[in-house]
Amino acid sequence: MRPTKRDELVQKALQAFYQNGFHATGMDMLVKETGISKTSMYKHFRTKEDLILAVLRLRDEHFRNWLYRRIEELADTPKEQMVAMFDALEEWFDEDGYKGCMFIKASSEYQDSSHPIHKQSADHKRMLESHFTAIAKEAKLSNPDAIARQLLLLKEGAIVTAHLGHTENPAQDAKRAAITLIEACSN
Amino acid sequence: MRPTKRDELVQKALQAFYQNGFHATGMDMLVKETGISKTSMYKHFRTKEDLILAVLRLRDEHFRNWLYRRIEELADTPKEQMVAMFDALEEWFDEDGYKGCMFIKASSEYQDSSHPIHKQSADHKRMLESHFTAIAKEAKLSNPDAIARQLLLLKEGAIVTAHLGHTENPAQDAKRAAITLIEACSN
DNA sequence: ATTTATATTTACCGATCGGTACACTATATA
DNA sequence: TATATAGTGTACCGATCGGTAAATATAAAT
Repeated sequence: MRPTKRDELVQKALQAFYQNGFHATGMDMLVKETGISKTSMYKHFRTKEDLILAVLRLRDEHFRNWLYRRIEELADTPKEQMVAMFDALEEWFDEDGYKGCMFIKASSEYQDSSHPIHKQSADHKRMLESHFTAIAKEAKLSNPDAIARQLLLLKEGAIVTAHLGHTENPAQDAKRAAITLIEACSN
Repeated sequence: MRPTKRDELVQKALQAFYQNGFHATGMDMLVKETGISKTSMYKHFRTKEDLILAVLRLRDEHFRNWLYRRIEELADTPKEQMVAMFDALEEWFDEDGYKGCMFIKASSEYQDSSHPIHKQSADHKRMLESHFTAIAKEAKLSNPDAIARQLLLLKEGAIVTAHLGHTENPAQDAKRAAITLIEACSN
């Protein structure tokens, strides 16, 4: 299957939602920015919500692929890879147009935990957690679940702090904290 | 000056914005939920944005007052107080209707860093930072600025994680990490 | 008693919201 | 060549968006 207009729509909608927010981005704005007619959009997605869910699916795929690969490029051993996550994050924060985490944003606009958009955002975080728990196990750290959760707290904190922009280099702060935490459960 | 309708409006608007989000809460909904006429609202605030800024000012005052006081109630020494922050956070997360941090939400919906709402949200975080830096200095920790920033990363991470709801007890995870980090810069 | 500030109700504005109806066109495959 | 698939433009729907006009009521302060 070659790239369809549908894929193009989802990709461009991702940009628009990421830069402007979900409620603030209307379907008419999407028509303007994508050049795709509203009729076509509604042939592919029954509602705006369905489109957002597809956007989040794409974002999840792209982000996790990027992060997992980048970490492997930056470090060899599992223990070093957990630290390298924060170098990868710093690269992301430094990108033009960085506007925080799409899933945190989504859960900020669709707050009810029973809302499909909220649920799907939580799923994304869960997948990150299990991935880093696995790495922590490879690294033979004591209490791999706990250290993975702690590092991910630092990650989420760095993401929102980088977006708020009130400290200089949250990725490096998080990295130093991560090193201390990993040290503390290494034997 | 006694409590005016204006104060009542700001307080009820805070609830509505916190529970439903900023874009998702229209001025007409505010009329319904507060019983205050739209004309009165626009006598007090020129625009919705002005109202939001007033709401954020109130929220900043309430939240900081609550957190600072609660921490002092929970612990005596500066070092213990820094850890106690996470017990205070856990109480907050367990409240009915907990929906994350109002300022993270605000910056998620008004993403441009030059936007007044975004700026004011960053100011809130800055004030927290200087407060906890001062406590870290009192505690005679080496590198008090760094440890304060690290603990606040854990705090922000716990806040969004508690809202996403994908882990069991992020406040306790953050607390354990905080203890390790504080230990590491105590001599 | 009169002013002033604060509040009210009702109705309205143009713009935009998410979503649809309808008629039409290009393309690829069977 | 027939037929489905994917796409188009335009016009429209009722509802809601943020915000305003005008006329009026209330009550405390001068």
